Amino acid sequence: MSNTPHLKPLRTLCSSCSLRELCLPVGLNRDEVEQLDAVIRQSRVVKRGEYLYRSGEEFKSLYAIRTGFLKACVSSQDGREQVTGFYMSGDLVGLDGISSNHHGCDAIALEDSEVCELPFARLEEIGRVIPSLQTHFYRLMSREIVRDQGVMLLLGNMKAEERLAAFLLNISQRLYSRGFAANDFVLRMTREEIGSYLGLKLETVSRTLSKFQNDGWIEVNHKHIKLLKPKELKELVSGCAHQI
Amino acid sequence: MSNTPHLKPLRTLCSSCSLRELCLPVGLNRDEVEQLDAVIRQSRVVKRGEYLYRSGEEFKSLYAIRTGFLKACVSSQDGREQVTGFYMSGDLVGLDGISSNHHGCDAIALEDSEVCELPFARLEEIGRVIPSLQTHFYRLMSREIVRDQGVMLLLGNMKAEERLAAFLLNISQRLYSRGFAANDFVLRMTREEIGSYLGLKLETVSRTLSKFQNDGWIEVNHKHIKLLKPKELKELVSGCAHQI
DNA sequence: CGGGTCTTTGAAGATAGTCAATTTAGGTGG
DNA sequence: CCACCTAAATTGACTATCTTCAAAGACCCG
Repeated sequence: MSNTPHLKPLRTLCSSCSLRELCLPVGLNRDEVEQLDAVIRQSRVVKRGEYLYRSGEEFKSLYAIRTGFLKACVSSQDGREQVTGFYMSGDLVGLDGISSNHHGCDAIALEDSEVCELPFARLEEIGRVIPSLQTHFYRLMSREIVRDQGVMLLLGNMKAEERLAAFLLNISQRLYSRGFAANDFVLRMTREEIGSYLGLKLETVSRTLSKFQNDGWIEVNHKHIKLLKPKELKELVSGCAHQI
Repeated sequence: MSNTPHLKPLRTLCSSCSLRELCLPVGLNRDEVEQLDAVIRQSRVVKRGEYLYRSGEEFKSLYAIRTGFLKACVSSQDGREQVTGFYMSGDLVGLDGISSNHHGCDAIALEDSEVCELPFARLEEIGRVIPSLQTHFYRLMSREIVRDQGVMLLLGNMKAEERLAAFLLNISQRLYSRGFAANDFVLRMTREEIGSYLGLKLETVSRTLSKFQNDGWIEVNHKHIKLLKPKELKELVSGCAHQI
């Protein structure tokens, strides 16, 4: 789509990235961000449907998402698939690969995406030199653990309607914090992928969305969702200690 | 129970700890373990039913479990409780607190336990000095993420029997790797706590255990469990990519 | 514009949850 | 050390929720 030809592949820099306040550079000063710039190997484009990495592949790098939307999923031998997360700009993916030096899940683009490759070994090195980066990185890993615990609460305790309400609010809040409209957005994933993430069948997801629409809480136009009564959705999930 | 009076509280050292090969010191040389020893503030006893920490409390330390058994759980405002994990000797708890400087869940002893307190700030410091400790620590955090993903797969995709089989095998394997019998053990948690962890009601847990017993796969005597046909249990959960 | 994917909706069926009654175990205190 | 008492576990009957199976309709990309 771009009309701007360029001779070299575009070099992406944290220091000039609009995601500075969301992504890894949070809390770093100018010098530190420049050191971080030196770590980024390159930015990489992943087309819709393509794998960023596959389960079992050797783990070398984390990826910071610049633009686009990805899902992570673990697949079982007999074909069952569990979506473990959806990731958007500013999110960091691949943290599960550190433990065994092999990726533990697949990462698949749900729309054309661009990611920054961060070789983990280099990240470790500069973490030792920039304590604030290291601290921030520990926090990011811990945040992933907290997020997963929230999903466990959702999967273990909540009914279909509560799960879907929590899901919609979570997407809404994340888009909002990235400067998009909170109550009017387009889902990038299928009903089946939502269902997999929420531990529901796609028919249940569809039915529940229809019910919310009939109640006047949301407006559904295929993947285009409008939250008409976010407050009611929040009340539905309230009682759950953590949002996902 | 101890007949050995001592004037000072017992100082516990990694270098003389029988859990060296399971716990944080994995892969460290003698010098490095001694540096780690200097970090441990003290060992602390948590009686059955007591809290090691509570959700919302300020996060200062991680805890390595020396002896005993704990559960971690997130509680919701309306009283719903989700057990997010069971922890035994050599396990590290509290990782979820790093992200916000506040503990995100409760940690409660299911039997009298002894833990080593590891002030996180000091752990960060020596991580910068001992790269292998830092790498190992990243791995531990990542392992927690992988574990949580396994639980998500379990909660999202598996039926009651599969969940319980996976649970029994997980406990079995973890006890085995600590030198205990794999097929003959005592559960430290109630049916309700198992159910909370697995996203099932306690009655379902009880019924499913009874069914396994009727099938001759296990022998149940209250909390005492014998696995008679672990192979059949494994076949039941096979197809799931990751054990929890 | 057309084929395949995605979605919606209905009806029937299965799994797990709820409610309830009984039994058992294990800790506490005398 | 024993007896009591409370908490935990088992089991049954019924119900709710979600899944499964099925068919039809809508969209979107090439």
